[in-house]
Amino acid sequence: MDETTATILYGCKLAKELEANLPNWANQPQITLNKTEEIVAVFNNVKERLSHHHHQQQQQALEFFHAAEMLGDQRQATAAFAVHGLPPAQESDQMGVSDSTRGGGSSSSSSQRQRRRAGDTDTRTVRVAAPRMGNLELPPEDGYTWRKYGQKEILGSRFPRAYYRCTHQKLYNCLAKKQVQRLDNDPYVFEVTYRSQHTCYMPATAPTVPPPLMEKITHQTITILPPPHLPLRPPPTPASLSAHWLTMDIKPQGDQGTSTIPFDIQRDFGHSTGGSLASICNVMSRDGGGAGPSGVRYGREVDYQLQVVDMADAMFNYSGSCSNNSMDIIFSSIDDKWDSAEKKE
DNA sequence: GCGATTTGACCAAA
DNA sequence: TTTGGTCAAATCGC
Repeated sequence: MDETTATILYGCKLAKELEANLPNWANQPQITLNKTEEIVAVFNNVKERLSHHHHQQQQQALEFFHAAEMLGDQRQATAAFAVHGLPPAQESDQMGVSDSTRGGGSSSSSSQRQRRRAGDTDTRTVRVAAPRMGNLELPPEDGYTWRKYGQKEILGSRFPRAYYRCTHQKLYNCLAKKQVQRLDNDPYVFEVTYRSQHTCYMPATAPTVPPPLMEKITHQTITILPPPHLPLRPPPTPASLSAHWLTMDIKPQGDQGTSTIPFDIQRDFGHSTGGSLASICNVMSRDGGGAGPSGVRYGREVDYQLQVVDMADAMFNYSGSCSNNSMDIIFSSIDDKWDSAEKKE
């Protein structure tokens, strides 16, 4: 992949060169055309390399899943998807259902069987990707208001499990509860187990949009993961795409302080390669951006509309991806660049 | 002052 | 007996 990175940087160099010489080549369209074609060829090459690498990682995840499955380790098998991602068809077929009422196939990340209190009948488990920026300790938002009533270290888990009940438990006798736990092998993923239905869904207290889609799903485990290097940014406007993208300098990792490459890969490529609106909305809401109806959760404003879009988009639009590839190295540095650029605005 | 969070203690399922 | 789930007093923050 170092070679891929080098190719990207070379493409950036060519682009910078083109930009610098645009005034000189204004009357020489043939030269401009040649240079443009060269740049396109370089990035097409990068695209092919990356899609090949992506395919390899998906194969690895599939093989890992089968190996774990043969050993009877459902948790490890499931983790394979959290770490590597899989095509949606395989994902839904092979790990979409985790019936918590069976007991043995616990959705818990703990190796212990999940205990259930008497009367626990309606449980749903959802995996939700945490934002890769900001406070990781915050549980994923789902449009309801929850009150934390406990937290416990779970045997075999690196992270404690948090217990929440509906804020309106007393007022409306709402018995809804949820447990939130980060996965051992992927701290960026929360496993959220919901118990009982909300009975507090009334105009006075309810979110301004219907309950999240997951409320309709019972006894199932759903994995909601964003592409690992997706653009955690608002989608670029046509204007922003056409203007200044060449002049934004980035510093390739491992080569700090030397040459700067004038290219915003994430903004111009990331969103067009399967970027998820979900994560965009996720960040927008956490950053306080975006508009629309809001509610209050733990004293903070929550944009329910974005939350629902978030969930729906993650469930139905995301086509699976890989993680931990070397593109992260590239994008992480660009993330910083983008952040600082946004702050200046 | 009120509501939310934290955390040690207790209950109960496996 | 172990350990997940819940309670409730103390604490915190608005």
